[in-house]
Amino acid sequence: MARPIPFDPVESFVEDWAERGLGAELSMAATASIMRAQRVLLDRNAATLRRFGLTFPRYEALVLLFFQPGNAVPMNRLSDWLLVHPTSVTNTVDRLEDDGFVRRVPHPTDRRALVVELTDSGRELAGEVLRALAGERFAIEGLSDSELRTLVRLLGKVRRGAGEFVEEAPAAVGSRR
Amino acid sequence: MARPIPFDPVESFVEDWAERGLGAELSMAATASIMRAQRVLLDRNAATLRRFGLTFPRYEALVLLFFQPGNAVPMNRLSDWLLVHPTSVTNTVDRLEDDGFVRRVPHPTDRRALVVELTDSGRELAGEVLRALAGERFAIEGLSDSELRTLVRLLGKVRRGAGEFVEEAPAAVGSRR
DNA sequence: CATATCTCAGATATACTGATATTT
DNA sequence: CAAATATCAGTATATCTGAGATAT
Repeated sequence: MARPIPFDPVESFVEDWAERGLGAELSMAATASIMRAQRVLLDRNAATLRRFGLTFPRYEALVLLFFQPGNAVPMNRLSDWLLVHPTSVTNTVDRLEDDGFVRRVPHPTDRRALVVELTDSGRELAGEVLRALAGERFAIEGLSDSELRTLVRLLGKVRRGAGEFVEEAPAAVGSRR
Repeated sequence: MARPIPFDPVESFVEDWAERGLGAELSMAATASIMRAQRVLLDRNAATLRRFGLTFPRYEALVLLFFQPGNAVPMNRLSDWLLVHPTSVTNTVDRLEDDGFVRRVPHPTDRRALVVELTDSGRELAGEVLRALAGERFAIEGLSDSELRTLVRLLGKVRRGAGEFVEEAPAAVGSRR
């Protein structure tokens, strides 16, 4: 494991940035914090993913399918929701299919499209990986439940502000498609 | 740009996760939030990085050097601080050096080691990219200053808890080495 | 006919493993 | 001699661009 930095890099960056009067310090601090936190958590959880033979992109695809009703999603939704290029989805799904964790099935109404769905073994794998990561609390330590709730709420605002998702239409209850 | 997801994926995941009673819901929600926020912000800021001919790893290396006293860091510190493999640092620095943004100089006391330092053109580039990103507030929207401060503080706890950094020794004031 | 969906071929970037030369 | 530092060769993965086949 990498040696820790002997000071908080984000704090240090932002002090310097603010001294130069370049503006948007808080946005800069928030972005840097998110980027660094992602990197560290990925690093700390990488060994667990490896034990299951998964890279992070493959893990993300599996998890998205795992939590989807019917464990199935059209290819183009995978691309939109994972924010990766369509050819990357083709590649990722190819490899997951080679390992027997997903399969492509025809789209019920659009003959151009394909739906990716988890196989039994893919569902099992996703569950195992998630349990293993949860057992280590995803390498999150030192925050109270209340702090975690606040963190999740604020990151929700960041994600919504950046256009990751839009609220569900309030009318159609239960329709998530 | 990708079509937005019609619901909040993190909220949806966590509800499902909690129903199954698998534990560590809040850690799972926080981790998923961080991962997704990183992905979206990267996506939203990618066009700006591209305008300057930078990929994200190269941008990260430049920014680290930009905010470092003397704009110089030993190779092995770059590896530790960016959480990437030493051979990846060699590769990244090779390319930045090809473009004239950094140069390798001998370490003053350790003849095995090399120090990477920004060139004038590298310092200029880093400043321009940061100003451009700041002009768009790094794609962060919809949070008050107070919320941003809270977010930064909580992500600082996450990063510290995951071992990204350790506090500066309280004795040696001003010594950041 | 314009658009959407998916795939392929080819190119580039990233990052790992394992090995090596040099220095501490 | 053991450990640290940086690099190289080779490989795997991921991602993009541009083109093309099929369907809407």
